[in-house]
Amino acid sequence: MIPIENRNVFDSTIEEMLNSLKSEQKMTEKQRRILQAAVQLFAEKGFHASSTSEIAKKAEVAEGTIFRHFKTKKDLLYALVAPMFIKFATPMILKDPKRIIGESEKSAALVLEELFANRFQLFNENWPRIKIILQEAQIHPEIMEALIENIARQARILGGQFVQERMQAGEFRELPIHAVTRAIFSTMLGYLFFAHAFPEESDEKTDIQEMVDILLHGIKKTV
Amino acid sequence: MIPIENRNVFDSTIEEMLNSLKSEQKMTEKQRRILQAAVQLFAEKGFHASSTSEIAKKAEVAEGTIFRHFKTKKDLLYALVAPMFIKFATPMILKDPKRIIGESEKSAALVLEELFANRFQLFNENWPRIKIILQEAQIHPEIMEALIENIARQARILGGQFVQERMQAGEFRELPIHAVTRAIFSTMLGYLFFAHAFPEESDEKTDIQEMVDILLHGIKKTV
Amino acid sequence: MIPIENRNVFDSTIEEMLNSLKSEQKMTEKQRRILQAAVQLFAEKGFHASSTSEIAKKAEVAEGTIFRHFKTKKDLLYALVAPMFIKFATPMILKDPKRIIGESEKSAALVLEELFANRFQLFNENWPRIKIILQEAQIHPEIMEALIENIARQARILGGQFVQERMQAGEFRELPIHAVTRAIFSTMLGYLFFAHAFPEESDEKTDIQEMVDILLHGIKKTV
Amino acid sequence: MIPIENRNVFDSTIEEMLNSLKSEQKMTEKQRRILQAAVQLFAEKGFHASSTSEIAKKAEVAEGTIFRHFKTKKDLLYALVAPMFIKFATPMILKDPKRIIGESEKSAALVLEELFANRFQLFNENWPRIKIILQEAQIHPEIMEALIENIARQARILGGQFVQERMQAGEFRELPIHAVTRAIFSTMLGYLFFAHAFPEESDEKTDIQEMVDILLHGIKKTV
DNA sequence: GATGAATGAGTGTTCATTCAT
DNA sequence: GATGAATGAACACTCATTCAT
Repeated sequence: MIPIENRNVFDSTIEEMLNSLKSEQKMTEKQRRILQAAVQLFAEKGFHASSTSEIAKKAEVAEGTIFRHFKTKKDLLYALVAPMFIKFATPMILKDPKRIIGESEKSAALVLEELFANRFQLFNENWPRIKIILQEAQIHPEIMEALIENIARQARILGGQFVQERMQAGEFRELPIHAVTRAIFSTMLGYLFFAHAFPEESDEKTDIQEMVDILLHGIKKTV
Repeated sequence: MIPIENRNVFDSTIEEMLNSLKSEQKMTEKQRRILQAAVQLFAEKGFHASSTSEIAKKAEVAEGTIFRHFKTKKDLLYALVAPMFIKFATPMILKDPKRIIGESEKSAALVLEELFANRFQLFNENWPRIKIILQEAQIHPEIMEALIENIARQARILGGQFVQERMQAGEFRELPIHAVTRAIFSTMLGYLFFAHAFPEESDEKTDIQEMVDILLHGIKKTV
Repeated sequence: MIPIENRNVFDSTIEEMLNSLKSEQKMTEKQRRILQAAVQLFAEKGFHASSTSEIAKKAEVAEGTIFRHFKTKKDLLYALVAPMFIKFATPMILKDPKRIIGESEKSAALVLEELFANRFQLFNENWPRIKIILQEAQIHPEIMEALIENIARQARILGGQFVQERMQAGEFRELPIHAVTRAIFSTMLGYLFFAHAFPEESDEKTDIQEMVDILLHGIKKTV
Repeated sequence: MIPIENRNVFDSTIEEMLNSLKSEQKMTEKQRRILQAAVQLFAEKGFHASSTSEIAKKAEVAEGTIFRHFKTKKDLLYALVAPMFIKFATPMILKDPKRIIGESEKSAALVLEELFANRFQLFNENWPRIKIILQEAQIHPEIMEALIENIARQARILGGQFVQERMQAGEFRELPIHAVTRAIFSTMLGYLFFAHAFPEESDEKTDIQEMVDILLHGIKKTV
């Protein structure tokens, strides 16, 4: 169950998704098999190109069983997508802020390195579902908007707070906050892309150190 | 017609695309109308969700006419996608390097600002087709690979040359070249994302100056 | 249980229906609930358009429970339809004749008024089931035939006896018996239709008097 | 095409039916084959119990062809049903009134015999479609209402006019008009039922004479 | 006896593709 | 070349029926 006080973070589209979501832990064996098969196929071939009969075959259930658990094919998509919104949005709001804003005695370098590592892990662990969300967001404006409003905007606000603090502490140069925030996110985004495009060359730990070095040189006050 | 010496840049998948590509200039009125309708629909709703009958209606031709010009629906997609590979890859190799490498007397700031503005324009002008390519790349690994090999890798090589030059000239700090290159691309990528997610807040010219400022602070030698 | 001597009235199709019929009084609570739900739904939406899951929900039993009591959905229909054949055919044969033929001292007007009122009541009380039977009779010729042979023909014979008696008594004109019988039934049938089509205008008691007036003027000897 | 001045006879439900109705004469060979197959199957087994694949097989077309001509299965039903509303309603309004009201010098007996014969022929010629309409009217209240409003009510008004005229001319007894009208319609309705239930015994011409005899005895003034 | 999850054949409908005109 | 009617395989979804609990 999603704690009540966090639910108002999600607008009605997501709300709807969540209603059709039985907490994934409480799913039956068959439901899990169906979801898992759907994740694989949707990520591989896209939502439209994956037929329910294919999903059924891969999940080793009868086609009708899918519809016993998910009213429509689209509900199956939502059941896949919704938990991601929670996973991504809530821990970022609930746990990382404490580390980032609260533990302000830590150096900016350490904070960013930890943040990057944390977010990258989240991405890697959930890549197939993220892929599905990004695919569908291209096509369904509601999903795109939910993505922007509930994740991107929240993340940006949080980032902005971090930047402002460090700037007030005299640690960062006097720059437009949004420009600095954008630089931080761009670094993360760019890395995800590079790591995916040229996987063989990546060593996450060194990569993060290099990125943070450049980034902080860019935004920190020179002594 | 694509000059022979560039064709070997493309691997067999792209080769195939190109074979089914009558240079877009030599197309008849109807063919152009079909392609244009397809671009709009594919970008808006995705390839699978756009039916040939819809394309025909939007293009104001008979459904059969589509198949007279494009053997299958997939060929229509290829005919849309392939020219993009050329547009994107070739001018980047042929024109911008001259400005970037050749005009090395220009400040790095100017070079990067010009480069960013130039690339952003390319993106904006071709956004619907780029969207289609990115969508399809998620699903067809060959396209993704072609994208990486022919565009991303080429671009990175070029960027690497620029970085190396400036580093040898003592203008940039002694950092791993790929890290610097990555920082440059991340900045561009991140901006494209931000401009799309929060469009109302963007003013391209100032944004570019801010980005280049941070970026160069991050990679330039401090005096 | 249906008394043996009446069972031979019904041909094999009906026989079959009856075999699957546990006398409605000896049914369990659940069986009754299922039957009742089915009557309502079949009458409202037709047999094919009513799903067993709907019936189960309306009856507040599990879907499986339906099939424990009625081997197939069609058996459920038969269990609804069969008792009607008995209800309609038997009391008409057993009770009303005594009044019509036996109490021959009564005026034809009184007899007909009583008969009409009695039959209309039967119709009104059983309308949902009658509707179902008529619907199914359109589709299954066996049911239509059973309807005609066991109800219509029996009723016509009875009506014929009444007409013949009154004719022999000099009360009715010398007309073909079947024509008079038909006139009587037509009057009833027509009323049922009119009362259904224009319900607001009907007052049963006056209507019956008007009808019997016209009918008897048509068939009685003028003094 | 339906003449404009008659279209306002039909309420919006029928209007809708008519819009989806390409005048049956202007249909292609295939459309006619589909409609014909559908009439047979719907009349035989009912709308729900007839599958589109069955219709296609009987019509000897591909299943897809049905949907090229009739957007949904229900449209196919409407295309069958709508022309019946016209056939039944319009000629009764346009042609028979002239004979019934205008030719008032004719005896009531002749008028009724002609009317009965005319309506019975209409029924016999269109029986399968009428059966379909009656079946569907049980289930779809809109059809039932359209039937009552556009056919039953119109017919009753017309009948009422005829009765009133003859009554004013002193030919009919002073009875409630609606009662006389109902007697006339009941006679027709009852005959249709009897002729269907006991077909072997019917000779239409004598039957009509018998019915009109009884009916007129019932409603005419005795001299 | 009662349940309801599971089944898979069957449904109405869509769609890329063909081909006679 | 251009058309659009025709096709039938494939699709998402429904349903009566079964059966382990």
